[in-house]
Amino acid sequence: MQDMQPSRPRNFCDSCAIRNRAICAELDEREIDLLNTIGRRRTLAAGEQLMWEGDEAVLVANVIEGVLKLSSHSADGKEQILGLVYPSDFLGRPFGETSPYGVEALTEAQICVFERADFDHFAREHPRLEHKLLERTLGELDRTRRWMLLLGRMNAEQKVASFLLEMADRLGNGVAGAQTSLILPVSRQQIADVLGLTIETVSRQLTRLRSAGAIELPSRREIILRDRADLEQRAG
Amino acid sequence: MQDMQPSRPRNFCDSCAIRNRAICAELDEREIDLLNTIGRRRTLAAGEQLMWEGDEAVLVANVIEGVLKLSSHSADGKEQILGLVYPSDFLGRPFGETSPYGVEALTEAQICVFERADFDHFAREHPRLEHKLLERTLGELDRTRRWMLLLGRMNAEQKVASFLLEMADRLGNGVAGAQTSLILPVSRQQIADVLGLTIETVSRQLTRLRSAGAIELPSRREIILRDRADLEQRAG
DNA sequence: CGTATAGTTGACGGTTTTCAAGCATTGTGG
DNA sequence: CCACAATGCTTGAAAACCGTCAACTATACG
Repeated sequence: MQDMQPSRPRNFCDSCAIRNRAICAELDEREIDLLNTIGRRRTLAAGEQLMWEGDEAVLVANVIEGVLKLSSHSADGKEQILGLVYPSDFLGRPFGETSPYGVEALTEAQICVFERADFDHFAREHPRLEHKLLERTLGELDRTRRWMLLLGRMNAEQKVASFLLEMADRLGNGVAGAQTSLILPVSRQQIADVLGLTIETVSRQLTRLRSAGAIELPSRREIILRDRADLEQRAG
Repeated sequence: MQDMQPSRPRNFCDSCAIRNRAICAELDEREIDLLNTIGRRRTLAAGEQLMWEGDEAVLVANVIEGVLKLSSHSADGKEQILGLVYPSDFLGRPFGETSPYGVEALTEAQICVFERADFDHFAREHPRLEHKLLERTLGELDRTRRWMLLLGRMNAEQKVASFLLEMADRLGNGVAGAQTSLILPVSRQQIADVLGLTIETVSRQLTRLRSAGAIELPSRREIILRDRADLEQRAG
């Protein structure tokens, strides 16, 4: 070693895959260092639950890798998935008492977690971070409202076609143009819970799309979009 | 006049009904004065459209009085109301290019409007305002997600009962305890568009609730909640 | 290899939509 | 002031769509 300064891997952020896309983008070195002291990395196994609906909201996080779901249950026990969370998305409820939804990892996932109290405090002292968080929250609100249109006014075919297109979009992170072949991070049951349908209806719609030549289903978790225009047509 | 200082009604904010509830709460006098120079009051007639879905997002506003709707249309023309906006709520899409939904006044309404560019600029320079906006946006996101559960997993009876309870809550602004008698700001068609139902289904459900003694319907726009516990039961 | 789990397919039934008619309230012009 | 149209709402009958229940198939896993 020629440089006698301790060759410190200064912090996790420097090598972070989402350093420039998450809310920490635009923080300067000093701020990043500070943020590093209150955050830590954590790996979640597929299926691991990070928060429970109604629990005290003790932590928030950035998603580095993997896909997680936010979900809530109706009185009679049916699940509704409120949103899927992808790399660079923010997770949790800052400035709030309880978590209005449960959070579960769908795939193995890596996240960067903060105690909510620490994060809230840091955010209030760093307006650039708060601004990023605001922009992200506004975007998430737009996306959620678009999903309301789907839940309220679309039929099963439109829902399934929309789901496939959105999934292709979001899995092809950053890469220009969406994927044409996707590995689903979700089971049929979970697709149903996202779309407000039953597993049987989802299955039937997928079969119909396959018969119509719009998609191929090489295996349970893999889908190839063969005719995107047709899917867009069906999505309405 | 004993005080020779010009007795100026310094700005609209001083006498504003929502001064302490909207995002402008916690701004100091100097900031409020500044905000006043870029904002103006505007009255909307019932039925007046303030923004159109997909249009350039040129303005944002605080709602002072009245109720407005945010809505979007599916490809085949069906409307879905994405949210109702009440006094002290914030309206519009800051930091965005286009408005993802249309905005229409349901009742006569009074709002405090800003050019979006002016507001964005002001917000970035006043972190306290941005913080308030962030808290409000996070709350709105929570509320929207709860609505997703309703759209995706509830049947017609649960939807209508939930709607009545929420409406009673939100119309009794601030007053401890919700209203027991409400004047609906919406038509049957609009209730249907909020709940993702048809007008006929809404009508039938209201008739059923009346027959069951849970509500009374003295006139088209008036509803009396006679048995709140029963409604809560039905809402699931 | 056998069992457990996930997904598919079929038959049936229920809830909601669709289509149609009628009623009630509001507003307008004679 | 009343007739009459326009609008909004209610009610009924039929149909469509999706959910439920059940059996079956394919894949994963020990």
